[in-house]
Amino acid sequence: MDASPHILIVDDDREIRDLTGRYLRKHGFRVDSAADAKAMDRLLRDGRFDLIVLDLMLPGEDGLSICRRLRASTRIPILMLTAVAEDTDRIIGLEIGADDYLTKPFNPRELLARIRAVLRRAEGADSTADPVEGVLTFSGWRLDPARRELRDPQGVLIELTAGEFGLLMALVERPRRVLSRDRLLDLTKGRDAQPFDRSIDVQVSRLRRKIEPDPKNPDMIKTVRSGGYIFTLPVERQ
Amino acid sequence: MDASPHILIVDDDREIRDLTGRYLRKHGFRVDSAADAKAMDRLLRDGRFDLIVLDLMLPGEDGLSICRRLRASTRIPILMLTAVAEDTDRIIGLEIGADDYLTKPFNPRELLARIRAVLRRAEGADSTADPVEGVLTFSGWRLDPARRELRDPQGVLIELTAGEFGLLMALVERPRRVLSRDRLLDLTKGRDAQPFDRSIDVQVSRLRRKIEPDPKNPDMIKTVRSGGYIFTLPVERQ
DNA sequence: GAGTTTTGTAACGGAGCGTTACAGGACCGG
DNA sequence: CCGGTCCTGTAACGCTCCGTTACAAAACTC
Repeated sequence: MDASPHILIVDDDREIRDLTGRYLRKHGFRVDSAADAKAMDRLLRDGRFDLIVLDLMLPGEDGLSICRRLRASTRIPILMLTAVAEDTDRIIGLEIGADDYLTKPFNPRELLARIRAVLRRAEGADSTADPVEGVLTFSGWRLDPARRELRDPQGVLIELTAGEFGLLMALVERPRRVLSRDRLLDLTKGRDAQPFDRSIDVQVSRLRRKIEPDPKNPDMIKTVRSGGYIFTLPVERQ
Repeated sequence: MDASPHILIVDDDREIRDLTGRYLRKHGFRVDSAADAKAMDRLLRDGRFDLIVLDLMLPGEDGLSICRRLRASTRIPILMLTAVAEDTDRIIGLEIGADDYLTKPFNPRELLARIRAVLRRAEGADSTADPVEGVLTFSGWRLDPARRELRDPQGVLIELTAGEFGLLMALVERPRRVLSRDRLLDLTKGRDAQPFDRSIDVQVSRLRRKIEPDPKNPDMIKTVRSGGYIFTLPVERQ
């Protein structure tokens, strides 16, 4: 569900990691950061990233070497940062395969712009959000993510609020699996549960009222006691 | 079919136009130049260009606005020129789609190098030389970026203000995905949201009033609560 | 069946949103 | 430079949505 591009910042300056990270997150990116090559390698093993922002000057293995090494094994876009505006650095960086280059100190807006430009170039289309995939159907119902519409088997439009729609999407995209309240919160709101958080329960209740023939005896969205909720119908994607 | 790349220089400084033009011609480019937006538009209508060198500071419509406007209708590479004294924030030219920028005064050799670099990059992305990208259509509507016109399915011209047109372009170029207010602000104005910024909401409202059959129940531009807006119809490019 | 845990849902209130009104700014013709 | 017109950002009001709370019902334990 979360299709926002994932950026990895590699810089030994903590302030840059924090400030830049916050700025990019504010603009819809997911961000992780590493202070050196080792930490970077660890993150790369675990996660998938769409772009790496790489400082040239690093303790231990330096940015150029990292860049060369990354290029040997992957095509993941790299945006180099350097403290000095030296043409030679830039040329070397670009020759080694960096996709763009920015000198410190930089304007965060410019970094954002260049990241978007590189991603655009890398994928042809701006991937800041992949277009939603096709319609989902289950026993006659049609759930259309693009139009954000739900229609019952008679083709009647069922009005759902954004929250209800998001919850239903989360369930229908993972049918016949128990989803914990925690997971559902993460999928729908991208946040963790607070103590005594009942918001998912309440949303499920509201959703059932709109889509279940008999909300007291739910058929599509069943409760799994101390487990969560499960969408029981088989789902087809078109 | 002349193979040498065709450059358009847009700068109000005659000396820059002449000297730079001569220099680029000497190095195998075809060059035309314009002193302002109007002259530029005239040239773009007649000829095909492979790249535009665009001064930021212009009489009348400024470079930033021109850049945004061009990007709304074409992918032709743009290299921005900025005076050194100018506010660094204005570098956001990149954000609205310039491919590179250069600060004045510049070394013609560097301009040449950057032009070549941008053209090299652009070559992969096919029809960049086409000054005008096609019309966008969705369920009978025609949105023409070149003429900056919107026509409804009956062919009736719908008058849109610049802001409304820009917003609609931003949405229609990225159909079927949720765009945050922040992103829409970036795309249309190239600026960050201020706290309590409601300008996108108001513009959406004004746009809906003009294009939605029932603005109270919008069909094309839907709201995603605490998410942003989504253009729901499939879009075709011609 | 009593006690405990878990879930359903009504109700309240804060937050998000649509819309209007208004004012400052850009543009234009004189 | 002035006055008018159009455009657009801000403020304000009212509506809807949804998180929280509270309590009742259901499920489970012993």
